[in-house]
Amino acid sequence: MNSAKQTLRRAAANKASQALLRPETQARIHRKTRSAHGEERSQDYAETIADLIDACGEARATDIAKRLGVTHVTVIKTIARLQRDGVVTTRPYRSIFLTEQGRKLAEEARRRHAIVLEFLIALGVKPETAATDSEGIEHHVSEETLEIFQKFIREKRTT
Amino acid sequence: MNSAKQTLRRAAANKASQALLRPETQARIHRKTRSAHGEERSQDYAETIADLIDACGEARATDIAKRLGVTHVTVIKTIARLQRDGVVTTRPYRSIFLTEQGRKLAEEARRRHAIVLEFLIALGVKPETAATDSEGIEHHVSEETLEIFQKFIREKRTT
DNA sequence: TGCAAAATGTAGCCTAGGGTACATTCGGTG
DNA sequence: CACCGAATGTACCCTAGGCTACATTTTGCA
Repeated sequence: MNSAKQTLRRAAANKASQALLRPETQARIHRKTRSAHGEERSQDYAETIADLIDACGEARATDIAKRLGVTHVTVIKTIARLQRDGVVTTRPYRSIFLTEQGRKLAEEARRRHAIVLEFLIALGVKPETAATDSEGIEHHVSEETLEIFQKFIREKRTT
Repeated sequence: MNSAKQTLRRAAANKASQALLRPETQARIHRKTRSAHGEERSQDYAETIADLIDACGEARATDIAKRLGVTHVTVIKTIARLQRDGVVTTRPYRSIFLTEQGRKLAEEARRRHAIVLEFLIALGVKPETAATDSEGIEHHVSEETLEIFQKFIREKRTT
């Protein structure tokens, strides 16, 4: 690249800087999105475990595996990580329990999930589609947006 | 676990089966959500590369790194994967170009991103929050939901 | 009660995606 | 035109989260 090309590039960058977000801003957003990923599995597991305990009285690795669509080996390894992180407790060949922290995580996940699902349905999305979409969306919605979703649901109800 | 306990568990499972999704259904949803993850990076990179080319005339690893909030090493490795997958082309010590497939990916990503962002703002979410939320959400919204988002935006405009 | 099936666990492999430390190449300027 | 700083690339390490194959333990039922 020669000097003229370099200068051109810089000029273009300056001209376009209004349209594009500042690099640092965009970097912050992406970092936030990435960090949300790490918590997704924990929340999904906590939610699934809570559901199984409510429905079956206990949460077994096999049942979790069936519900999440992975093998039992993946579940066992993830459960080990969750135990390390204080989300669940378990003993060899025994079923899985949520810690207090895990129960909070599950409650929070359920709450977010329910709001997003209900919002999408209230908006007119088919329940089956809403079920799929809400699963992916729930982990990326801020508290502010969640409140606006709730407001929308309430207004729709009274209509 | 004894027989009675097992029977109880099964009974509970049967009773609760109306409330909970069928395991296979939930598994399908989770598999879909997981597979969306794999495509997230490709779309984010394609979108960022397209933005940089439009703004600066070229996309360099350093600039991508700055925008995504990762080190240049991560970018270089990801670019290698994207080249393998036919999304970008690049030569040693040269900047990065989108293939036809990459351009389509970028266009699609921009389109989804713009719709989700505009939708959230139309709904009343603060632009800064909407910017963060839309980054996470865009990859998990079905075409059906996207269309409903667009309809909402149009209706809001005419009001 | 003992045995077979189901559940759980272990070993080892893979990819993606993040990092640091260091090597190499490029490019603009003195 | 040589040199220095910036950009790019390489080597190696880590975690998460998938998998298969095989080992071990539990559990229900004949």
